[in-house]
Amino acid sequence: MPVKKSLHAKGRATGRVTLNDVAMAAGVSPITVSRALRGERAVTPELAQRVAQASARLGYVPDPAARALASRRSDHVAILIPKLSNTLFVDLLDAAQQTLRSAGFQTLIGVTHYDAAQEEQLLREQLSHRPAGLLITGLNYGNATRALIARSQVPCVHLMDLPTDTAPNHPSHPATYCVGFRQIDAGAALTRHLLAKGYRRIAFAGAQLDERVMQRLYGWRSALQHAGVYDPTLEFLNPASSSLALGGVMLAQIEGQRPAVDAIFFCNDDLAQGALLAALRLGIAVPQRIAVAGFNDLTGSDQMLPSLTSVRTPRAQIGQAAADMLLALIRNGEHSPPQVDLGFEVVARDST
Amino acid sequence: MPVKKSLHAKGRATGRVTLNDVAMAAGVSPITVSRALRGERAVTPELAQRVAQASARLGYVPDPAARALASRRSDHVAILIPKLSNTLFVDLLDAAQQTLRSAGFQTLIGVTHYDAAQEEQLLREQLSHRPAGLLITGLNYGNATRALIARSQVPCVHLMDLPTDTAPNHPSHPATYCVGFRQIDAGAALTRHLLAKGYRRIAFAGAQLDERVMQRLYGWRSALQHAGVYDPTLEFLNPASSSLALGGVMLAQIEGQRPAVDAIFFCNDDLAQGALLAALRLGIAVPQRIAVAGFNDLTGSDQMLPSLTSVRTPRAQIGQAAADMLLALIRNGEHSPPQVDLGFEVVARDST
DNA sequence: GGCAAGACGGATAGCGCTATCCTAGCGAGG
DNA sequence: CCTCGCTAGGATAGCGCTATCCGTCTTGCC
Repeated sequence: MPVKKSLHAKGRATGRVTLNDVAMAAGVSPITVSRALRGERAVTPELAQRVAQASARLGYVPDPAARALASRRSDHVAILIPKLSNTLFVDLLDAAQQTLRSAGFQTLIGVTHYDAAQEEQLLREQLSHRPAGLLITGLNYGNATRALIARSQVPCVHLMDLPTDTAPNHPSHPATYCVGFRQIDAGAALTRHLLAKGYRRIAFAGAQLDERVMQRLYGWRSALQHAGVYDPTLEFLNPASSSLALGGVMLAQIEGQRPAVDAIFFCNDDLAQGALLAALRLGIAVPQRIAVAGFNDLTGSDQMLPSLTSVRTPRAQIGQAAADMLLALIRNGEHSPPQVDLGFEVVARDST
Repeated sequence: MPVKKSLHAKGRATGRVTLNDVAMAAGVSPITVSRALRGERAVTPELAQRVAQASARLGYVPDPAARALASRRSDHVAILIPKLSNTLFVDLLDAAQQTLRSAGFQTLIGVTHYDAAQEEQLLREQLSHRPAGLLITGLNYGNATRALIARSQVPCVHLMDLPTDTAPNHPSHPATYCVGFRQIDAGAALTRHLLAKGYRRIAFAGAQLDERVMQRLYGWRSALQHAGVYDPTLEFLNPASSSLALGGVMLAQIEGQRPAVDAIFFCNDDLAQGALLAALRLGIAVPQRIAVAGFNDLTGSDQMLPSLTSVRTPRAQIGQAAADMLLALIRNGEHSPPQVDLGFEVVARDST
């Protein structure tokens, strides 16, 4: 008898209800159960129903490990983000995770801490799990990482930014799939808002200095150059992590060193909120004495005093759209367009 | 020849370097490689070294799926948290995830959204992955969830709170492992701080109303009762989610309805920060007109104007300690003590 | 010296599922 | 009428690893 019972006594039987149990209960072969449950190949409706009933009655739950081993792909999707301490990435994670889960995928998180070596190490670990797909923040990372991804053949979607060159993908190379918006354009747009408000000596205050911050910086530069008021000495870049406290420090620093500055573009809302609070403490009038703008429109920016001008970025939508794109890639092997621009919106409030 | 090549052409070979490849390269049997790599059973040092070298040379990476299938336990640890939008839980997740990863475990996240049915559903999905362990926030959840956990036999550690009854565990029942602090004591301690500062009409403003908020409420009650100034009409409970905006709303509400209130204990810093910002906008002097205290000492509370009195809770330590405890449970089947109290600290600042 | 009790390597047999090939049945087309 | 092509169920053979049982070779000890 080829189909053995899993009810037998000895051996390593786990007590789990297996495909075999369902097959016996339904009076069909195991492979038919597999096919019926997955809808993989046509199965006579009558058999399919018998299988469904038996499965439900026995409370069958497929074993992901066995499935992964046999099919060489798992129901895991790996997501790599730089930090969990930044709401931005958590919002991405939250949205992506939710979308993926409802499609039956489990999310494996990897936190790179902005470190290329860690990123590579993490990716290696996660790829050993044969993930069905990969979500990764940003477009620029170590070459080793890039090579790993390409070699692994795992569908991959990049989050948050879009490639700057609009050159079409080589047909020979697989497309770079990404969902986000143009950080550089957003940086320029916010700067133009400041210019439109009449500010001319606009400083840029950046921390962390990851690729996205740099893109915003370039946007700021180009807008100022375009307006003919670019002053390279008004770039204040600090490689430390963003925090409210650092925002306050940078405000004080800029105030002290360059009193003529009339507006500051902080690279994110953490810094900008910290600057607003510091301004309150120090008695610096915002926006009269100096205007403050942030980026990402995080929680609380609308509650600040004065409320903070920022750029609203569709984080949750990006997470969800990226997950949807990845699902399409997993199922169909492609998705078009390969790049989705979800835009951004300058939110003008009282701080400018 | 029992050991087949994985270099052969046809079939389903994945191209992956397998245990067999390492075994052939090292000139030993596959099972010896398995044992040498896992350190599971004694292997002659010389053989072990040959295996290690061959493994390194070929770049062997074990397949978690095969391992899980054969051993009936995976390298996954599931963690259930209520929300990702709350830094509190993200801090737990971050710390736990990091600790688990360095021990070779992957973290599966589940977000329950404070919903018992979702929690049960999630747990069921995650248990089908045969996780090696389980981290879950809180102690009170649906009976179905509790039963699932008990039945699954998966080691489980509870986060954030400790059981109130100090009765010893029944020897017949497995211990309830948990890492956290007594929310009720923390609520009482913060209330006593307010009493010590001379406030007498102390309101409690709570949102979300999960088990931890309720425990803090009970702590507030008992401290006020003890001092003989308990007034049940000063409990303001709102089942909505916490947010800065809601904090402002609740401040205005309490101010309007009960002008005699001289201090408010907000159940968390989100609300309290929102209240401080609203106070600035509305021109309510804090702490002169009304004192404000929060809970959890989240980012920014020390930056507020005035800086916010809060209770510092060891979130990262809880996440890490819980992960360590879980690792011990996975490895040894037990950990003592089963309950770890990491305490808390009232941080008195300018808002009280 | 003999013998029980380890220590250590290996053969065997799956874990629970799916990829792949095979076969029977059946309608269409020449 | 016979082949061709298609459909749908099943048999077979692993996926890559570890649990389990076995056998050999030490080692300790009376």
